[in-house]
Amino acid sequence: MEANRVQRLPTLLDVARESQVCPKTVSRVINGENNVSQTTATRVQEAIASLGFHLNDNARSLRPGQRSRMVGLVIGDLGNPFYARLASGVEEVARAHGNLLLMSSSEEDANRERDVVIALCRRRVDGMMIVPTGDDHAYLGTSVGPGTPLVFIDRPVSESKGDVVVIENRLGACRGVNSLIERGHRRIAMIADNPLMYTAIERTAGYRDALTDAGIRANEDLIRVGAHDPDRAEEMALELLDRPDPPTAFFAGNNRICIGVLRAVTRSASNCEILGFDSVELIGAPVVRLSLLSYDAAELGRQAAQLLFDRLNGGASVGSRRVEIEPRLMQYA
Amino acid sequence: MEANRVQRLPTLLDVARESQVCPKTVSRVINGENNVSQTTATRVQEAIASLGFHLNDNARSLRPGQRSRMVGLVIGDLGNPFYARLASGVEEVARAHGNLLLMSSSEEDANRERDVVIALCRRRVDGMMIVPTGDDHAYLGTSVGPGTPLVFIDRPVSESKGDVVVIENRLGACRGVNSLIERGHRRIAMIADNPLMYTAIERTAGYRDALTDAGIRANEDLIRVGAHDPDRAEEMALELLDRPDPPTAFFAGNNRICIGVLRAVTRSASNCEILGFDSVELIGAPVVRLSLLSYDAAELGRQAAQLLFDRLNGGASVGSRRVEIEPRLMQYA
DNA sequence: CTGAAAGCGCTAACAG
DNA sequence: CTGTTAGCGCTTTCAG
Repeated sequence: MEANRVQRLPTLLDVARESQVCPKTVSRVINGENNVSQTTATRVQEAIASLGFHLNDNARSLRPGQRSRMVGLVIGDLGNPFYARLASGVEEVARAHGNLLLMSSSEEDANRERDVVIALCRRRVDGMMIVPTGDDHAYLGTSVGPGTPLVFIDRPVSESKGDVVVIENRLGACRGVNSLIERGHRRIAMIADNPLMYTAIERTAGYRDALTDAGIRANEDLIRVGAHDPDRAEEMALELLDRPDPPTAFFAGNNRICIGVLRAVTRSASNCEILGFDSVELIGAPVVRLSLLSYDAAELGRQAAQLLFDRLNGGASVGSRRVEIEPRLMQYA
Repeated sequence: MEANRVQRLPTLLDVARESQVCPKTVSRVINGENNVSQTTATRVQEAIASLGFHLNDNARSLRPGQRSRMVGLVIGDLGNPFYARLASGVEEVARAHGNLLLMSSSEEDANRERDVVIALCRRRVDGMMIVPTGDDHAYLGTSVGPGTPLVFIDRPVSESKGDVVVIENRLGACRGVNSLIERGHRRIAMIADNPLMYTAIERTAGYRDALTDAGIRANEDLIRVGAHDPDRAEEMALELLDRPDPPTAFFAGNNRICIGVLRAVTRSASNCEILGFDSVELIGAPVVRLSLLSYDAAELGRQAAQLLFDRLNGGASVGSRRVEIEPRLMQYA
């Protein structure tokens, strides 16, 4: 008569039958409501244990007003250490709040991002953290429910309301380049990523700020954009080093670019100084003069998750908040 | 009269009302069943768009026989590059199968692992991949439903049935140590992690195999266990180097240990050769003679997810399967 | 302190 | 091709 019990997981009703009480009483015991007598509570607990019962959280969160206790995270790609550390920070805070993390990668593809966001909506996550890709985020307005808080990480999104956690790119870059200038550099090259990327734009602006502050006119020939990967960055750096009056220092716009520039400077046996912008700490001393605008990607994640849970637990009344994380300038050689 | 529509997300019933059809027809349209006329389908689509409706997957998966299209992953800690790469491989395959990844870290704590596994069960994940911690996994038998496939990664679990993906630790270690022997080494030290860890046990066994095969008697003084972190590994290596007859080569049992040994050998200006066991590829040439038993942690993740989806999609009839990933021996200097 | 009944959003089974 | 009915597992009224 119970032939299919093997496949079907025990339900709250099964527990109720087993312990001779009504379903609601079982529910009360599970949720620690105190209006249950000690004797019945014990009996229910025993039934739960003997049946190996676990509440079905999907069913529970069907009721209006119930949270799913899942938060969503959309990043570029877990294989990239930057995103991995970011996710690690998010996960740490989510865990501390008793939430599970529902995650997927956008692969830096705007369409994939949209699909993933919708999949998360369908799962009714309580909130979402997104490292946005592409420039059109209007879909968020129509796709994401108004009660679902959003936090954007590393890049702000203008079309949609949500909190934002970013690096202090412009000021950081300015300080770093300024320190190069203070050490006597005048011909400072900059190699940046995709010119449409928020971080690239801001860091380039900071570079220009520093030059302007020092009364140096920016030499457009020394600014190269579109370095997607280390190889391209290396080429660009070598090209600049081959010119009649090469730069005496490089500002590398991100970690991949920094690797390419390091290779170029090493290979050409130039004694150029390098300034990088990076989320990781190097191991050991490099062979060339190197300083780094260094920040912790995990901290980006932690702050983002913190903003999210603030909103979930506290008041949703406050307007959009923005956290900026200041990179530290570290001298390596 | 619709004052609370702002907060409540539109439901399938709302769409049905809006488009003047019955709920089931909306369901048909959404799920791409073909027995709907073009005209009604269009009308429904429009209603869906205008209401900004998204299916509630939690409600959907309540029906028996429906999967949740979520798979669970329990790892040690996303901040560790090994686990991050592993997770990246899992996520890649999960995504290809249209599944979301529900993830949490155990922090290598057996109690936390148990809590996380139960949380995933409550979410009714279709299957789970676990990097197991601790030695008692009996709880899996009673906590996880019989229909939920399990895959264990990096370390097998005897108490519970499930597929397994591991590195070919023993044979790999044997080959690596053998290559040291072929290059003339006789006094080869081994520094290993926690002596209860599966990988440490296997790799140490492989080390002994190689010595035995070559007719060398293992010198127990040259075997050190319990190196949890680079610092401890460095200490142990320095201690060995300070002895009257120091080793001529080190076998470092994992990546953290390898870092410590590298530091020790570099600091003591010894010309010891090092063999490491590692999941990452080094950048640039190291200063000491180094070879690596190298493997891709992402591949562990991919294989694990593949085994899981095989079971979810195909037959569950086959017995436990075991995949072993062979490390490649790479010579660096 | 405990129970009964209704319903959350969706889909399977069965009509029409 | 479309609609009706019932029920997935849980919790929230509201009664006892």
